[in-house]
Amino acid sequence: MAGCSIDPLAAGTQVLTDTELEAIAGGLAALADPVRLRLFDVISAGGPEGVCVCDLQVIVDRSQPTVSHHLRVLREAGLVEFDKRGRWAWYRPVMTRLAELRRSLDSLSHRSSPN
Amino acid sequence: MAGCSIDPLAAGTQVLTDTELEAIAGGLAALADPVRLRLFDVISAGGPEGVCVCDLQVIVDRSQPTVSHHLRVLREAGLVEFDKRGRWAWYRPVMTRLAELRRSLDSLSHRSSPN
DNA sequence: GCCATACATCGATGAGTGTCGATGTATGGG
DNA sequence: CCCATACATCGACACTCATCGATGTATGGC
Repeated sequence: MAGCSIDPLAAGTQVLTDTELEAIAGGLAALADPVRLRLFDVISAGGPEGVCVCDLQVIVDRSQPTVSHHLRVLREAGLVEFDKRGRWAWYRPVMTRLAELRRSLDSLSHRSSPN
Repeated sequence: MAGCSIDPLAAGTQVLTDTELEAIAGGLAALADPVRLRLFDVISAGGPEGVCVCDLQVIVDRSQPTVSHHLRVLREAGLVEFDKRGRWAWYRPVMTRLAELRRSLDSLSHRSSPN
């Protein structure tokens, strides 16, 4: 094994650390679900004021506990925040976190090797 | 329900279609795994020449069938290509596909609402 | 206080997935 | 030919996760 290539990672381009890698994968996993992606899509379209949870259930066509579950995942991934206004909960996007994930994908493409 | 907000999606910013959404989520899911992210990381660092599979097994510290499985997922997501050279298989990244995913994340942030 | 509403949490369940050993297929060396 | 090597595929298993009904918690109307 490994007798074929000249030298693994010989090009010297630095790969990501295991910790970075786990963080990125975790963030991507939060968006790698159609329902959550739709939720974030709608929430981010709502702008900084946010979106009321009561509107989300019908949009994604899932039960109320399921919607609540997905919102929790998005929260724990740092992609959304929320606060309670009266009886309702309003969710808003955390765009800096999304930008962070986008930069993570950039770090996979911006390599030193010119081609 | 839905009695709280003025009008769901009133802002008028177009949300993604279900089909787009499934495609994006599928692509993200392919990278939302530490092992696959590491594999793509190494493969993309290898440049257009690619990387020999024989070197990948030791890097991700998984069995040979497991590595093969993850490479298949990356392949079916369109993120890598491969060809056989003698007894060895060389994988190379499909950067256009990665850029496509990055643009998908952009479409979640570039909203019309100024703030 | 009582009840309806909005949302979160819990528990159960079925589907999906990461993992590996065993096996299959192709290539190359002797 | 025969056998070792490189990789893919298969089958099985454990574990995660998406989903929902039931229940808990807080708020507001009356």
